[in-house]
Amino acid sequence: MANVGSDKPNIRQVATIAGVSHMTVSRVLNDHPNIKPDTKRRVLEAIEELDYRPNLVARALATQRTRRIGVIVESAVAHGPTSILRAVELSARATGYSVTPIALHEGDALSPQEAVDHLVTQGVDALCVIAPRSSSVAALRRIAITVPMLVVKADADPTFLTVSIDQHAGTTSVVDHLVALGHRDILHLSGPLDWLDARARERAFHTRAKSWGIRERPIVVGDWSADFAYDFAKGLTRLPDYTAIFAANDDMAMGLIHGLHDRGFEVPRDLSVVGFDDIPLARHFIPPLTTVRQDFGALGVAVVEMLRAAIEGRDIPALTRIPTELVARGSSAAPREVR
Amino acid sequence: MANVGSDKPNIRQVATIAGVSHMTVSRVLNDHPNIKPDTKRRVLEAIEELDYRPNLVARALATQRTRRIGVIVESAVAHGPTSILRAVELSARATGYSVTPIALHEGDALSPQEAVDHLVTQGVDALCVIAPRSSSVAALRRIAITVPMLVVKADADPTFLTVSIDQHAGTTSVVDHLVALGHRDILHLSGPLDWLDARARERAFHTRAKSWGIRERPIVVGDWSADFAYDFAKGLTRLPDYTAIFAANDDMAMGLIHGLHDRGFEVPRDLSVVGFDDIPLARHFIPPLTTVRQDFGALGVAVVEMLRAAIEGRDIPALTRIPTELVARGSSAAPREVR
DNA sequence: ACCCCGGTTGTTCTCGGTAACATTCTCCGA
DNA sequence: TCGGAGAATGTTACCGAGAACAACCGGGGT
Repeated sequence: MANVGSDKPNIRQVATIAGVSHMTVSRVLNDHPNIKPDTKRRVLEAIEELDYRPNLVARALATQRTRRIGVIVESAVAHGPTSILRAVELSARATGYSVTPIALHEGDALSPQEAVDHLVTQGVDALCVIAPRSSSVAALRRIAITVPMLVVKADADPTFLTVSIDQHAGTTSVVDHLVALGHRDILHLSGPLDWLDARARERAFHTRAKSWGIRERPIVVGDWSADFAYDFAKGLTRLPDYTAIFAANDDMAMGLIHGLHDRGFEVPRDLSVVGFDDIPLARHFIPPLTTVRQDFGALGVAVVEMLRAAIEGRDIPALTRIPTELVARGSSAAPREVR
Repeated sequence: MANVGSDKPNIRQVATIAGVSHMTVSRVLNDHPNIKPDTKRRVLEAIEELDYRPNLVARALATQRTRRIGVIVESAVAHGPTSILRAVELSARATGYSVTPIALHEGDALSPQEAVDHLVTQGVDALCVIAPRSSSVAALRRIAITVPMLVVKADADPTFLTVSIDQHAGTTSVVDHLVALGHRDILHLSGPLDWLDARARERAFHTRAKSWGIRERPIVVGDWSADFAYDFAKGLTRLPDYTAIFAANDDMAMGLIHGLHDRGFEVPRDLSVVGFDDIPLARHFIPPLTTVRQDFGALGVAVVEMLRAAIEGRDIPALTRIPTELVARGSSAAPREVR
């Protein structure tokens, strides 16, 4: 613990103090077998004495591994992507990896190609893409990439590793919930269909609605924003035929509730509203929002596990599908006809 | 653009193709003066031909500079810290830096000391701490650190570089707004006073309230969460003497509105509520929330600028104070006595 | 013609680790 | 007692860049 004033110690200084060669120190650091316990002890003492930390940059140069994962986040403002990024960071750190995020801002000049280039130039060992648009995925598909790439998306993909939130199950649970309450005519307010998550929720919605035999009704395509949903709800000329709206995220659900309120309709008396995400504020909407909770922590773990397997050449675990959970709150109730 | 099948090219391969030494290539890469235009052209052509990218890890080892900034984020769930992180990442990237974030989860075993250790071991050139608690700052103050460290906090600090959101001006504008509406008795629902931002807002609130000569009233200390504010509001036994509540963030403001609603009080008729942050959903609270907007983009730019100056040994710009803007919406109105 | 000087380019070393191969011990069986 | 296998450790090369210094080049002054 001394080493005041001197520069950062390196492996050879440690070796000198321990009276061994620097390779022996390296072996101790990397837990190689066949080190005499006594030698190992002396090395560890020298490390302690100098408060030595291995230089990860030098190690990265020698091993050609940075132990860093590049994460491309689209729409870094949204709750989901942000939570996923944090979960990935946490889980990466727990296994000795670190994370370099890069945000693809909407309307920004940065293309997926450039983002990948940037991160590969940084030397990341693997890439993780969160919440992408299908156009981005198409662009990524065309890039000849030298590192493992994982996309967090609903469906498996032959080109990439994938981990997915079970959008299908989540959406199904929403439809089932509404049908159980007595709804037979439901509007889906989707996200932009260019987004894979929006598309997955929309497809699952149709599938489940059809299997219940309820009215086929065109969806409304939103842009994830509360503003859009507000304008839509505010613009309703009369109480619609449908009795419930399933919004593809909580922001839009919030905008709906607000717009319906301003239009003079009350949720859930006149219309039920359900969201997707379970943002922390969902409980405190007026009324509290029925929504779907996703286990981002589990997702982060799965992402890192799969990427590590790919990086380290181990067997790659099968596609992981993260479960969801319906959280029923006050914004959904029996439809007006039924009561 | 050939180079199919071969490994990543290095600087010497470029040199060979260009018919020069690797140092000449290095000089071209780093824009050294005194390179013959013709030589430079040949080198650039070779770079193009091989699609060569410098290996940043090797460069970092040679220069002892990683061009990476470590960012420690407390409370990575909140809107503010998340936005700041993204702004810092964006601004860093624009100047050739990248970012390694690390989240200090509440109740997590990770101490500020360990976070710093982790990042320093990663080899970052500088550290940025976002939204810290005073206990964390105290801990950081005790750490002998070898890289520049910047803390995003309200007040200048002799130990660290600082960039700050002008909490004082923001809070003042809230008080002025409420006073202008006619309020003379305002409750402040603060964040945990261990948090510097909470403390700054609380102090500014008291100062401004006193300068207006309005009633001195004990504040209520919350925990940033909507849940806490909800419980507080729900637990009111009668309409209180104060006519407005200034919540230290939008989440708590939302919880207040919800709790007051469930308690049978209406905002802003019975009570005005003002928040702080201007989260995207603030517009869509019922009623829409009066709050304070902060320019996170400018903050990110200032952070990176200051850290680069410190890293590269340039003059360090003076303390930057990022302005705020009051956004008046429906949750604040004239008090009941006045109308 | 010689020297000097600055512009230009090359050689060698270094950064701090790991990989590959070499060497020295040690213990055991022939 | 010696050989040999495997354990333990050392030596050297290498990862891919930049820094420091050396060398070469051509033109102007004397």
